[in-house]
Amino acid sequence: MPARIRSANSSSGTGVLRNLNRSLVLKTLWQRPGLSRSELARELGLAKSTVSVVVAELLEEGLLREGEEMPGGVGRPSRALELDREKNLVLAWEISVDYLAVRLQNLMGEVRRGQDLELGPDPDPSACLDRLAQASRELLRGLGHSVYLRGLCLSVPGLVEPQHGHLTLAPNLGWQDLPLLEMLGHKLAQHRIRVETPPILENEANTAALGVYTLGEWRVANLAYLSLGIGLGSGLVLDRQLFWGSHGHAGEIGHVPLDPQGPPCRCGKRGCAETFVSLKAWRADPTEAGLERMADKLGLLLAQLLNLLDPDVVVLGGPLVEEIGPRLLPLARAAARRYALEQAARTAQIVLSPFGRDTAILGAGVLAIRAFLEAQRSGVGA
Amino acid sequence: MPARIRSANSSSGTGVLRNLNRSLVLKTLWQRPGLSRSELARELGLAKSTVSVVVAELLEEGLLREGEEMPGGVGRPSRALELDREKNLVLAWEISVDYLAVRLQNLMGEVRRGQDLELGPDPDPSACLDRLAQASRELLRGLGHSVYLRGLCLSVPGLVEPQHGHLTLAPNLGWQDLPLLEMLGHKLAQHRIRVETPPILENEANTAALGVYTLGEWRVANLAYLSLGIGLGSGLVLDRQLFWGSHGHAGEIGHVPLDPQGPPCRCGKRGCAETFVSLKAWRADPTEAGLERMADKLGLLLAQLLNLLDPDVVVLGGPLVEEIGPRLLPLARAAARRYALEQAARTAQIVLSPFGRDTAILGAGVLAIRAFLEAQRSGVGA
DNA sequence: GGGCTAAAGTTCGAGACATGAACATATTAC
DNA sequence: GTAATATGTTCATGTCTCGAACTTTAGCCC
Repeated sequence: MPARIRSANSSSGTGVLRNLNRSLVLKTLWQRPGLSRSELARELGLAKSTVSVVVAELLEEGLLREGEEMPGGVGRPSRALELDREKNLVLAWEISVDYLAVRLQNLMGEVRRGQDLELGPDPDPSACLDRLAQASRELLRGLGHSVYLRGLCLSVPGLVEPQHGHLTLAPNLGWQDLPLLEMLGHKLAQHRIRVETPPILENEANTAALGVYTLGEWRVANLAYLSLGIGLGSGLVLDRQLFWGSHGHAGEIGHVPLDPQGPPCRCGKRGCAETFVSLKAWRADPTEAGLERMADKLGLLLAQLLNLLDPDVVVLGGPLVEEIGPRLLPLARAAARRYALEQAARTAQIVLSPFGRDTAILGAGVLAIRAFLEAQRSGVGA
Repeated sequence: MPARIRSANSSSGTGVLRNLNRSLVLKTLWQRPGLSRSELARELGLAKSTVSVVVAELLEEGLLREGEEMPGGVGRPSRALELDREKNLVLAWEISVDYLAVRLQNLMGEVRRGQDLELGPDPDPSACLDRLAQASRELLRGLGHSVYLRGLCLSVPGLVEPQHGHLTLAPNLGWQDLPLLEMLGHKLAQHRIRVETPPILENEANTAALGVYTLGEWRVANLAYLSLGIGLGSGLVLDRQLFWGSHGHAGEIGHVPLDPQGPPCRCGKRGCAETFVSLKAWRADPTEAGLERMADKLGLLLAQLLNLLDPDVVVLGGPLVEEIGPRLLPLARAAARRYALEQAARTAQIVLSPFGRDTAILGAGVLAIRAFLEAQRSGVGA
């Protein structure tokens, strides 16, 4: 009989219930900071005593912070609880086509410090990671010893293999088939940056989707993010979860055929969405007529998304949106109404990302936070 | 302070752990019948004693059955456990365009008895339900008193509103805006059919997708089912869950625009997928050329699905497939390869439904079973 | 056939944990 | 100042899982 490590996947055992409740409390306070112990108990259907114990544990570990007393009427005032904004930080990294970025975020996703770095053409992967680590080191300087770096996520414009953190293909960087997550791990070690939860590598459209979903104003179940840049990609949040598909390629709409007789695409086919809707297409024809044609094709794409996935919100972002978003949006909305099912077009909102150029990196932070909170489920604490 | 009913949504309280473990055992035995207590314990990471207690409870309630001893080598032989195939049945109903169908299935999805009924044009909803209930009554006759009817699901070719069980629109039946689930409840009461779990109303493509996913040979996470009939619809199983979208309209691909200059569609737009890929299109041009054109357009649609969702399997079913499936399949595969991303086209299988005309109704049974097992989580037992 | 080994399933005491009632605490209302 | 009210804590109780010891039932070997 093989030696059997404590089965990690499944259900019960010592501490499962406690972990479940820890996780519930953390998740609830993440979404709705400022609740009191009593409110948590009511909300979660737990006994007040149980919540008190769990909260005490989490306070002890530095995960929660007790706020001021909140005089709310008759009776003893309650004490607001929230994730400790000071003690717990995550690093978000972004490699974009023409810049690198680092952000230090707290558990609420708020940016505490950040830095952007120029990036020349034909960047070297190892050098990029070095610069990111270097910049992070500086941002972390002088933060005090009671501050924990809870997680890290790197957002890249390319196809990521989710299991091992390989970067399969990043055409706009000229990279392919890199063990990027492994390299990242080595750089962190070299630069003496200790992260509690294993680092994460993720596609830029996916982090952006998760970021907008989490930090945006919409409390919805299904959201699609369209990343309009040199190429065209998308990230999907379905039933409140980031959707990867079976091989991590979900959302690759850049090469959906919109017109089999259309112009040739770098992928070898003709009339891919990317040939109509992208920075490249805009550069080729930056006129009002070009804009209208682009919006029309974008409408076709939106119709596919709306009819197939019935989302609450579709968010447009990326460099092209930075450039012409406000002009593009009304045309795209009209085109979507023209092509999509009436119900879908009526119920779904189409909006621009409220976070501009920072959308993807904010989402990377969110992903790191989620991974950390997830890991807390079965953790023995800090 | 308002009177507070035992919070149903959330976590813990008396018996939560036990319910979790009950649910785990049931789910595991559903997917892999014949496991022993020991194997379950190993599989789930539970103590043998715990599994024994839970299993004893479930045996008591008639949910599980203990099989013969399985001599497997040295040591005391184990006893196979499985969901009790005899004592627990569900009803699956289907209203199709030209027939009604009833199936009595056990918890493994196997059909024990069934009946098909002819259906004339312009069917009356109430009469349909009456005939279904009547037929069910006969199928149930003489089943013994220790047999429980655990659930019921009705599959319909139309748009369903998930919350209240309204049938919003079923163009091919000429029905719209019917409180079909409520009517169904009344009919059951009239015909003295007692079902333990609340009946379910679901779109035909969705039940079919779930059925193929569950009863098919593929053990996958993501599957799309295309229903090719008078119209064109699809059902999506994403991350092992049936996907509805935000308003229950996910998968409505019949009116995705494939060619803005195409023929007019009954929906008022031009060049909808349905105008190219459907029984109607085939009837209009049942030639080799027509077949090739249809396959080409189907390829466009498949490319959208494959690129956007990265599924493991796409299953084709419905009346059109019954008629020309084997001729259509190779052409559709070729077209998909022509239009989809290479990776997606290579990794995803495109197949015909192995269950033919019964795909949707088998899936309805599966949905009823899942609902019942789900309800067992917090149930106090039969 | 008898003893040994191996595996399945059961029994039982110990420990973890959620619960609810009683209690302490802090505020408003009068 | 006293009553009312709500928050948060303490503690005895009961549920449930766990692991170790034990029973049962088989194969293996002499």
